[in-house]
Amino acid sequence: MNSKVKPSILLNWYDKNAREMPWRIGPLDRTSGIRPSPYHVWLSEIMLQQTTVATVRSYFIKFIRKWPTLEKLAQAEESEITAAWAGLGYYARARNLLKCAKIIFSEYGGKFPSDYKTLLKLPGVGPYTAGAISAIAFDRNEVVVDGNIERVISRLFEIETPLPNSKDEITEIARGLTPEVRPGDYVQAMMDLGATVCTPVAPKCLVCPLEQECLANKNGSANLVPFKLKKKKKPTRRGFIYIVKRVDQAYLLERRPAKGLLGGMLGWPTSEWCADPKDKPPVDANWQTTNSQIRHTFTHFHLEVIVKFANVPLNCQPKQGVFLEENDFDLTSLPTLFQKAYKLGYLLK
DNA sequence: AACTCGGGGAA
DNA sequence: TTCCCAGAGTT
Repeated sequence: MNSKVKPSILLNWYDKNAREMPWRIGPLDRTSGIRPSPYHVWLSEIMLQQTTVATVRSYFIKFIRKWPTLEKLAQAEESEITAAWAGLGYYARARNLLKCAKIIFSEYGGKFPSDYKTLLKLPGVGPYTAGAISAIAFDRNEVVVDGNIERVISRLFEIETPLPNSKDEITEIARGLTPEVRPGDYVQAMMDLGATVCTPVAPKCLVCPLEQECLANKNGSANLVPFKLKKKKKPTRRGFIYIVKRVDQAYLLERRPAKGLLGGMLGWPTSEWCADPKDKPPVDANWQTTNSQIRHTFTHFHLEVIVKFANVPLNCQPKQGVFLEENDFDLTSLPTLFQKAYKLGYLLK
């Protein structure tokens, strides 16, 4: 095992090349004793799960503007949080965010736990996030392995086992690499290195601070490692989305079930999404449609949707859903799929 | 262990 | 198109 990787090399690189982020205390401020807010670290880490920094930035700012403290967030309605989360995806994160905030107050006196095992019990906090919060917010020496660090370590040690099978091996190596000094900056340095230098495609080995220590670079395999198991192909499902507009400009919307796809989110009524869906509109009306359809890709299937539109009278009584006035709801509070549907449905009005 | 769960940017 | 992104929860 290559234990020659000196933390100081990486930390020196980080001191000069750290990315700036709204939730981060940079290396200079950190050295002068400024500590990051655990609330900010936690919120950013939840948002960053499988989500890019570029995407998260504006959502993070929106959230801390709306809920400046953990206490404010804990007192929010779930519908407010899901509305603000709309478009970010993986909506269980939004529901767990509120659950977690409430638990911090009911179980931990409103103060974030600092140790890994306690953090791991919180909803939405898994092995990565528990380690990241403990290391970054509290400067604890914890093992942190995200997608960036997986790639960096895979190349440093030229691991030939494909991901995700090599996950345990990588975690054990990471355990040996984590330093006693500045563990929080160390993990952020590894992630920044993976994001800006040790990139998935065309890694910039010539400017890498670990060039001399990296086995893959030495053997010219940096652009091949890590190997990955093939992902299975996504099937295609079809369905209908129904946009109902009442004469007073109100729209028919439904709160989706708390579990499952787009769980807890507000959206237009839909049919089932399957290979051969039935066209089952939520109300009887004169339905308009077009030949064009929406294509939208979820994590594990493609969706092809036909959008239908209807105007209905004031006395319309749908079996499900509620009418919300146009001024009372915000298109941006809907998941992306439903925003797309609205844009197509708008043409039918 | 395998499956579920979003959406966007880059190549 | 495919891959990847500061992964976690459920079955």
